[in-house]
Amino acid sequence: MGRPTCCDKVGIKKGPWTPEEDIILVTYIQEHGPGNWRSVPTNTGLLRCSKSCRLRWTNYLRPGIKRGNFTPHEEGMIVHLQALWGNKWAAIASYLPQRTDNDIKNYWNTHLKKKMKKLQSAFDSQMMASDSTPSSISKVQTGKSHQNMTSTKNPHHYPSIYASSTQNISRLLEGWMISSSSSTSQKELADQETNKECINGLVESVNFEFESVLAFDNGSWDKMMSGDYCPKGGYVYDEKAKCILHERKHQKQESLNNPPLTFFDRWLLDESASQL
DNA sequence: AATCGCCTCAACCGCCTACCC
DNA sequence: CGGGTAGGCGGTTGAGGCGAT
Repeated sequence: MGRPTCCDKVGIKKGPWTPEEDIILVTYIQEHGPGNWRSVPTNTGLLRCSKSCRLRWTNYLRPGIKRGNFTPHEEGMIVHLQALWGNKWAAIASYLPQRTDNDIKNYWNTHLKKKMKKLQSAFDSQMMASDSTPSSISKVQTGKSHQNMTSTKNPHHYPSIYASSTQNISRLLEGWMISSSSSTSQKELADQETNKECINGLVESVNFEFESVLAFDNGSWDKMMSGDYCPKGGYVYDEKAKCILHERKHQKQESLNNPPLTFFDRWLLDESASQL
C-alpha cells in the first residue's frame, strides 16, 4: 500500500485546463519563474498536481512555442534524429527549441510513423517484385530502436548508424523510382508522383541534415538553421548554402587528417561518459 | 440531419533517476 | 546508506473535431 502520488491525492482536478487556470499559472510563473513545481499548487490555489502544472507550462503556456504546421525541414530533423536516437523525444526536442517533446511525439505518432511505414512497405513490395536485394538492407526505424546506441564505448561509432539510416531512406526512394515506372493506371501514377515529391523533399532534407549534423559545430549549425528552405521540400542552394557546403567539405577534409570533436561528438561523448 | 469512424493532440499514467534528509 | 519525494520522460488514453456515408 504505497503512499499516493501527488496526482492521486483527493481534491486534485484532472482534465482540460480552463483559461482561468492558465492565467493563474502564467501569472505565478511570471512572478516566480518556472521551477519548484511542488509549491505551485499551494501558492496559486490551483487544484492541480505539480506534475500537471509543469506539463501545462512546458507543453502549452511556455513562451516561444510553435504549434502545428511542421515544416519539411522540421520533419527531416525529427526523422533523422529519431532514426539516430529512437524515441528520445526530449533529446530530439532540444534541437527544435520551438517545439515541445510532446508535440514532436504526437507528430511522429500521427504523421511521420505512417509516412515511414508507407515508404517501408513500398520498398518491401518493390524488393519482393525484383527479388534482387541483399537481405542485409535494414529497415527504416519506426519505433524503439537505437536507444542503446549511446552506451557504446566508442562515441565515434555513430556515423555508421547514421549512414545506414540515410542510405535506407535513399534506397527506399530508389525503390520508389523503380516501382513508379512499372505502375499501371493514370491515377496510380499521379498518386505516386505526389508521394515522390513529398518523399524527395523529406529525403533531401534528411540527407542534408544527416551530413550537416555530423560535420557542423555550433556556429555552422546556427548558420544552417537560418538558411532558406524551399516549401516544396529541400533547400534552396543559394550562396549562403554553397558557402556552408564549402565549409563542410573543408571540415570533412580536415577531419580526415585530424578528426575534431564536433558538436555531436562532444554531446555523445558526454552521454557515454555519464553512463559509465 | 444524424450517425459513424477516423484522426489529432492535450493530458494523464507509470516508471526511472536525482536529490534531499 | 537507505528511504522518500520531486522532477523528467516516454507511452498511452480519450475527448473533441471533422469528413464520409
